[in-house]
Amino acid sequence: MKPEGAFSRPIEGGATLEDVARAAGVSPATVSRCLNNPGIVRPELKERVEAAIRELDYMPHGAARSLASRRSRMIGAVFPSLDTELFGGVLEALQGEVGPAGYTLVVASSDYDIEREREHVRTLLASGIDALMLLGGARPQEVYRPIRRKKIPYVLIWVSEAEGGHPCIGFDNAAAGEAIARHLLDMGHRRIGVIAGPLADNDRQAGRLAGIEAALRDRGLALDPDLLIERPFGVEEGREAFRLLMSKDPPPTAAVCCADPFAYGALFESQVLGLKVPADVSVSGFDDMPLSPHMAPGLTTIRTPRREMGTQAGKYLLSALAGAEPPAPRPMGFELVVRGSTAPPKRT
Amino acid sequence: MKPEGAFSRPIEGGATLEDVARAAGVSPATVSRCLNNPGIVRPELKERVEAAIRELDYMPHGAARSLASRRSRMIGAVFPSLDTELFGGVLEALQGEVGPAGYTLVVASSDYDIEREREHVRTLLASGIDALMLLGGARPQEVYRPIRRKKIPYVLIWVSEAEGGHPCIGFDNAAAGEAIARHLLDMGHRRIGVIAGPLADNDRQAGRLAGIEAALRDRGLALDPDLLIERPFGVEEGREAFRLLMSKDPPPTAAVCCADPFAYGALFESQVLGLKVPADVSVSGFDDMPLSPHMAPGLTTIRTPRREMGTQAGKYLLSALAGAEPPAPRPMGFELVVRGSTAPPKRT
DNA sequence: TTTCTTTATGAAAGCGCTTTCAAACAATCA
DNA sequence: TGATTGTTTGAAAGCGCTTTCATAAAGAAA
Repeated sequence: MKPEGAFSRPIEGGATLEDVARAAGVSPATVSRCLNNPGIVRPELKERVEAAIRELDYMPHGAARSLASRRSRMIGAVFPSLDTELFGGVLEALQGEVGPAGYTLVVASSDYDIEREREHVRTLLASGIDALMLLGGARPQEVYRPIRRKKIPYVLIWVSEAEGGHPCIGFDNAAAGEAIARHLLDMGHRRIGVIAGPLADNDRQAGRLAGIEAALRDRGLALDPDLLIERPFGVEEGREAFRLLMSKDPPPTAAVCCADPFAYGALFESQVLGLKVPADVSVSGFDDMPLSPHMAPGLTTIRTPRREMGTQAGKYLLSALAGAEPPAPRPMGFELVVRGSTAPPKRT
Repeated sequence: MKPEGAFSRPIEGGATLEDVARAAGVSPATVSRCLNNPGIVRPELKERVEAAIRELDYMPHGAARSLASRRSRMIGAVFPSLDTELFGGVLEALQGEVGPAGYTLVVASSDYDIEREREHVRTLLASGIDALMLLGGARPQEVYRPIRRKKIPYVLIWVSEAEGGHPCIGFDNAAAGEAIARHLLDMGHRRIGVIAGPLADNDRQAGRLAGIEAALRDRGLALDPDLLIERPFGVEEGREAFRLLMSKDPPPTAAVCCADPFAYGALFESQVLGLKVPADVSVSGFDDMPLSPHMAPGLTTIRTPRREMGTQAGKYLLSALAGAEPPAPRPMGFELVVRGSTAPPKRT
């Protein structure tokens, strides 16, 4: 038996829409309309309802809304990692875009593990997200099946295109790799070392490397396999890779790092090794993270449109959710930022 | 009219529990039990149900589950910022703890804005989270009202206690501030400058500062108000604050930074100013972020138990969700990490 | 064998909301 | 004035699942 007639203020565990309707003397349907489509309710009624809502401190029940409306107002996002400024900004920008539209973010970190990502996608899908953002395009196509089956909009960021023709919001990693390599080549470097993150299951790193190789090929050069060091992301790993690179005979005249933290490591290690950057060796990074302009010397790097990707991904998903035909996202730009860490190689 | 009898495989928009029940020849209740309490179902039936689930690629409908069971299996977390390695690790650790228990994370960033935080709390509450993690204890008590009303477990991290007696998982910021200040005092520093983040609405920064002042007071000293620089968090801000500090007459012999990025800025700026650290001036940080050991000189700082806080917060919420009486979390430790950036002041 | 437990299952009643659908008016047009 | 169109509102039927509750089946006890 329900507590009838009793007007005890604090309704156990929160008022329901029905409580509000009763308090305002209208039907539940009208209250619902006030919440979802206020325009069609007579102002007088609307006010009564709003007063009741305030009075009871009514808070809609998300699950009930989702079940009835078939929309959860939640957007899922899976990142390779969250423990980095690299992706954190994207998350913030994404929230900044979809939050005001009434969407909440459900996030997960896959720790760069494709299998874990797949699980997270399933979990998020089960929790009822209305749209999904993934990072990069390196994953088995089966991952997309349940997404498509649910018919929810999704988008890949950080890449400009992905196998399978999925919608992407990002820049061309290969072109960016080419740009940085060309910058070094134009200055006269011929023997170039590369420090890259894990290449398997990471089309961003693989793309950057491919771009570098393409630029070399363009000049009739090839990347010496001995000068390609693959390491997990990290400053310490960058130091170690740089040391290794400089121990080669002859050492490269430039170390191209496919992620800024590697370059930070290289810069720090160069001091230990007694090498002057850029006089003895040039160092370049990738992504222009917050510390890059402050390093001594300033780090030459590629500025990637991180927050912009979050914002655009948000806009894209929002418009798709609104039923609009997705406006075919176009590749975004990047920018070569030349600072003090690169210079022509020493004359020999 | 429902599609009857038709055994067309791909059920529009995903199979429902009823579809599974029909396919397995059992009642919906039994399927539900297989999902939530497999122990009480006869193995033979369970297998049939599991086969049907696999066959239909059934995925439970989160909202329906939530509505019926009154649990959403979602945990909310509001951070001051996500665009930093400082909090990212906490998020990852939290996920690592609650994810395996079947919980999904709904996150939001308040951008260090107390009002925005309050809104996010309401939004998360409305979206039905089962538990909530907040950071710090500086907020109006009213924020807790809707949380308490919903009767969901919550916890504050990054602080060891908060006004209002809310459960906290963290360390004593004041004690940490005291520790770093004492380290400098013990080495003979008497004129100490402080670079702090915004103090309003930030009990972590305020606590650290209070600790520093307490340590000074202990030695019969006081913090010269002129040597306290308050700035938004950032490397650039650290540079600027350090420059300002060193322009005082006489300049402090040590710059205590209440966040590592400030210290990075100070270290970089010291080179520009032609000051040797620690010979001319000592610099200390706070939090031991990833770059701190790599700086030249290595940064003396306080190591805070970041990931540990995420893990413990997860454990705490999980046990509270399991109905256990919360095991009264005790303050966590921190560690003074002495590296090259601090040394006794020059003899005068 | 009968009776009392114990265990496994199904029927059915919601969970709190949205959304047709139809009814009730009000306004507009011949 | 009567017919027509438009605008608001309420009644009621779910959304897909969980969870009593009652029933049936299977042991245990007598």
